[in-house]
Amino acid sequence: MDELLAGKEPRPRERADAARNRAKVLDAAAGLFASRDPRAVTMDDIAKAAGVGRGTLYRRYPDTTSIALALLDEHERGLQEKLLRGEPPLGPGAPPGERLAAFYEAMVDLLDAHIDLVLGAEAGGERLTTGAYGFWRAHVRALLAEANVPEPDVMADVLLAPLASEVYAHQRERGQTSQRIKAALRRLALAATGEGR
Amino acid sequence: MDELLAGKEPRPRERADAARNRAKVLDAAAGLFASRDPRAVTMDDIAKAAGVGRGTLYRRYPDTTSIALALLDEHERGLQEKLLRGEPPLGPGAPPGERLAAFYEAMVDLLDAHIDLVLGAEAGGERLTTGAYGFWRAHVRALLAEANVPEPDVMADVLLAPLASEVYAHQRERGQTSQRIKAALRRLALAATGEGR
DNA sequence: GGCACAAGCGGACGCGTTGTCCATTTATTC
DNA sequence: GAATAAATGGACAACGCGTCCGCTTGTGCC
Repeated sequence: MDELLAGKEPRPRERADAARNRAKVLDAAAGLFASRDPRAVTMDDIAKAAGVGRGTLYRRYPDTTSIALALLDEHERGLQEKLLRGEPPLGPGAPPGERLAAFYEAMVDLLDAHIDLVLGAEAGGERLTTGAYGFWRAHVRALLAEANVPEPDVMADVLLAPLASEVYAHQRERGQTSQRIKAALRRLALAATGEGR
Repeated sequence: MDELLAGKEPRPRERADAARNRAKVLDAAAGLFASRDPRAVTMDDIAKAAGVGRGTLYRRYPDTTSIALALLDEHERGLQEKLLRGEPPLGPGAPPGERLAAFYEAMVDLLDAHIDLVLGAEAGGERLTTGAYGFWRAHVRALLAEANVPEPDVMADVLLAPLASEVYAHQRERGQTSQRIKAALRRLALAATGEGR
């Protein structure tokens, strides 16, 4: 209980060489994820590319998924910020269906920009237990509740499912454009919230 | 071109011991998938449990996914038959929204009954390239087209996404009942086809 | 019934990935 | 610059994969 009040430096600050290596690792990993099938990147690959030993890598990250997640994190934070405090329709102020549609559109843009990282991050199929996923679910759930949709808890997971990276990647591979996907998701958002008409 | 007309026995019929082993393998695999995390079952496990060698296993199945798929196949065939030629609302005759809702309900029942197999079958995240998935997509696409939904190709994948085994398993783990999930999906089906009202 | 031959079998092998462990090196503090 | 703690990196054991090939067993024919 005391620790909470104690101070601002619970951990004694990162050592200079450690910080340098963290940067090297993230840098090398970003390159690897972008340059080949992100699901095939191994811990050894990253260690070699970063010029550090396996042990050093495992000290910080338990697996490749968590590295992709770390890289993804900053991009997701930007969107999360906009959802909480940005301008409508992404931020508060617009009707829930419109906000949901805007969220879909932003997520598709995010998938497009970082599909390699998202694929790498979901390699284990553990997306649903991620902190980020929890955020998205809470957001969608709140919008659904605001629109008086029944079973918002179930519906939130349902409406997030199409954003799974495999689904999106598969659609793109089959020739769909992000435009068409966005259009379909917008219609879904409006229909699900009863704003269809 | 001739082979098509040639005869009924392109392959010389399966040997007795081979058939016996196939049965042993499928039997043992079903037990394993049911009794532990299906994603953690290995080819070695199945070989040991079935009392056959690794080579024997690989002769027929390239990986655990295909074994789970083989087990799942007969269950899926039943539903596919009903969709094509069964009574409404599952079969032809009912309005598309109702048929989609009925399809959702049947799929949830199928997930409930064989969640272990479905999890085992999707272990690689290759669900979307499966023959079965192609069938579901074609079915949903046809219903959407019938309801004059725009972008039926995109929408079909979108509306199938919530049926991913991980999503369903995750919802059940979070305390949702199949009842509530069915109810939410029914509403989604009606909303997406414009039969909401 | 016995024989020849193809089909089927199974375990050993080589490979690549994982995660851990610890002797050594390096940064920080006084 | 000495003392201490943190960080490093590569060796190691365990594991799963997929293949290969000498041996066994079923099947069709005489």
